[in-house]
Amino acid sequence: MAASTLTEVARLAGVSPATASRVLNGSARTPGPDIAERVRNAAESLGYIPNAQAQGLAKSSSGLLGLIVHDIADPYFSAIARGVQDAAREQGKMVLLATTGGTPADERVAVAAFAARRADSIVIAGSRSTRPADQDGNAELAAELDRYCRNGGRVGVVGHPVVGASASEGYHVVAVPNEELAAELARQLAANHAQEFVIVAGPEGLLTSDDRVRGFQKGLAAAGKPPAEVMHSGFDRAGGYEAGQLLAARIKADQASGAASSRPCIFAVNDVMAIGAAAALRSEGLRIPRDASVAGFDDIETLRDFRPALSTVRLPLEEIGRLAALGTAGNSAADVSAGAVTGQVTLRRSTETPPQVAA
Amino acid sequence: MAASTLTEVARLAGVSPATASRVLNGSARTPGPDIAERVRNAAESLGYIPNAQAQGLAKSSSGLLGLIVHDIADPYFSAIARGVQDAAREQGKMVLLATTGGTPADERVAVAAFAARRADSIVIAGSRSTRPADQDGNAELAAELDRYCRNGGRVGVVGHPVVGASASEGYHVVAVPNEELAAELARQLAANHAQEFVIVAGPEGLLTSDDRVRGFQKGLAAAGKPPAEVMHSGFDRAGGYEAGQLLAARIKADQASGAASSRPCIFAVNDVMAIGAAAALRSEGLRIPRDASVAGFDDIETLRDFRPALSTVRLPLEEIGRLAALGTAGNSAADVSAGAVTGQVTLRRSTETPPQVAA
DNA sequence: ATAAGTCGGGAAAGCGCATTCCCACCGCTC
DNA sequence: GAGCGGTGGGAATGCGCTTTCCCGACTTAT
Repeated sequence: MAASTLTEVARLAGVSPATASRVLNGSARTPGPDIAERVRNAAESLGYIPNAQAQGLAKSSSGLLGLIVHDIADPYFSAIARGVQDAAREQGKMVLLATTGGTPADERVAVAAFAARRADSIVIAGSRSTRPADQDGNAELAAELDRYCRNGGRVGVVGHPVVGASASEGYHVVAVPNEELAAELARQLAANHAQEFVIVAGPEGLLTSDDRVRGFQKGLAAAGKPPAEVMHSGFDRAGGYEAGQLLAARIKADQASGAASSRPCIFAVNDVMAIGAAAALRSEGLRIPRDASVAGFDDIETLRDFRPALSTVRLPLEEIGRLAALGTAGNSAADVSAGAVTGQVTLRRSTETPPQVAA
Repeated sequence: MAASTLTEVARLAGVSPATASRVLNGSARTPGPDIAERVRNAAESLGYIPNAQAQGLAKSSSGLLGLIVHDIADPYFSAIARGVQDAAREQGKMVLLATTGGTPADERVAVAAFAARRADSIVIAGSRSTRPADQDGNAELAAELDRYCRNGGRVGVVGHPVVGASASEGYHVVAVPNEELAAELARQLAANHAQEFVIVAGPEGLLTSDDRVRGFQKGLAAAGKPPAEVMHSGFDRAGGYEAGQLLAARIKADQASGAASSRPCIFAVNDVMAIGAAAALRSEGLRIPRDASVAGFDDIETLRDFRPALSTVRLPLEEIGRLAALGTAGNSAADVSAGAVTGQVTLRRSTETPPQVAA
């Protein structure tokens, strides 16, 4: 028993399909009240559900919004996803989800799939990469997106424009002031930390990571500090843990030798990495903030109960998702500027300097 | 400039649309190699992307899988979503996401929307509710789902069957042994805890919460303990926090009066609530496990670095999502049994009994 | 009262594709 | 060499809906 069709409803109501269509969906023309009533009753009794595919085909617009994330289980992305979902609901759209693991090649595939489904717009979250290995992938992704835009699609990007994308019509990027905020974080940390700074970064070439590293170094410089050492690792908890282990060994060695520069201030470029690093230190018997300061970035909600409370930079993730989705709605140039987002350096216990340990 | 169509490709290749269709999508009939080559080249040069809507219309199957969750930003759901997404990808489907906040009425709307999009299958995650207020919503949801199934849709549910759904064809529920696991947790905790037990539960009528409460009480009984007091609250961190505040006040009063039953063992029916409760205790100056034991349920990944490490029941969330999605794939009755899932009681520091505090 | 102007409804033409049916042509057998 | 099944390609139909166009009936102005 297949779902009933508009035609069936029309027949039961004794009207033409055209009329039925007009009353069941908002058309410019509104049939008479009595007819409308009849049609609505017929639809009701048949349990009529319009076929969105057919509707989409007919008016070439699908009511779909494609969302591309690296990993939906990552709290960073799921927070953004919530914002996107919210905005989509407001626009009466449904969201199509694609997770790609962050490789441009997979992202290209996802874009193509969205294009095939005639998604009205696409939101891409997740860091862009400039790694040489991703170069071809980036080019193809950019080409795919450009084509999508040329065909009338609108795309919203979180963070950086897609590498190599020509700034064609329909592009909207929600700028995240990673660099500025990282600099500000560095400045505030520098005020209380005499010891060396270490940056636990993601893979080189990951734009978000690179920006935060650069900003942090600038902030350090502005505060008259020497640049921090940068350790590259995975952009996730495991990466942070790995770096943390290295650091733990070093700290313990320093402590054993009574060297001056123990108790480093560690800046991990995102909260999840920071947690990983902290876990590594702890598993080596070190304590935070006694033996090291740790700061992250993002202010992931689920991690706010972490102890010691993590110093970080609050980013309005959900809002960012909203803006990215909203930016693809209608309008145009004007809202590009409105797409700016602000964060907030948030110092907590993990970077407190114990008075008794002061230099 | 609209996207190019199959017809255009066919014309450029000098063949009929039928032939073009046959080569570009796997048809039973395969055109000659030379022709296929021509068509493929034409498609390539035109940047042809098949219109999935039209394809869906023509073969009435959309390649869509609808996923319904309460809140995608909740780590519990995002973990499940990852599993679903994975399974969907394997099946060559895309996932449509809907978040409903858990109200049956909204879920009904989501199901209808999925039905309109002719999603091949629907996965519903998130606890069912039997609250009186949701009765009507449940009935409507069940009706909507039944209709969807009758029209050939397949639905996978994690946890409990939808309240009131007739077990029609195409239903698949992934059973989660909440009760058994909660009982086991209670047994294990009872072995080390002489003091009173308190259950921080979700709203009454939330099946998942109710099951875990019931199981825990049974486990307690099996261990010869009196039943635990049950506090109802929100099923989220805020709910846990709220209950935690009440408990903190009580514990402090007990401690002040030197009463015997201080240091309760608190079982929160999910990890997020447990974290909330723990945060509340801590904000009142109480320490875990010194002043109280706390256990949760789910073993949320992001929370594993929480200190003190949270005793909980590990649930293979991602696997659950996979199974739910896979269950809607093809096959039928046989895999219903295969849909069983096992969890693992995991005791950690948060429920350790300090020797020196022993009764 | 008649002409011009609405308004409400229906017929029909797509939207882009899959697929059934049909036909021309091939090599084959007897 | 004529009849045969088989094969590869095209014409046409339909999926369910929107939308333009058209037409009859009604209203209003002269």
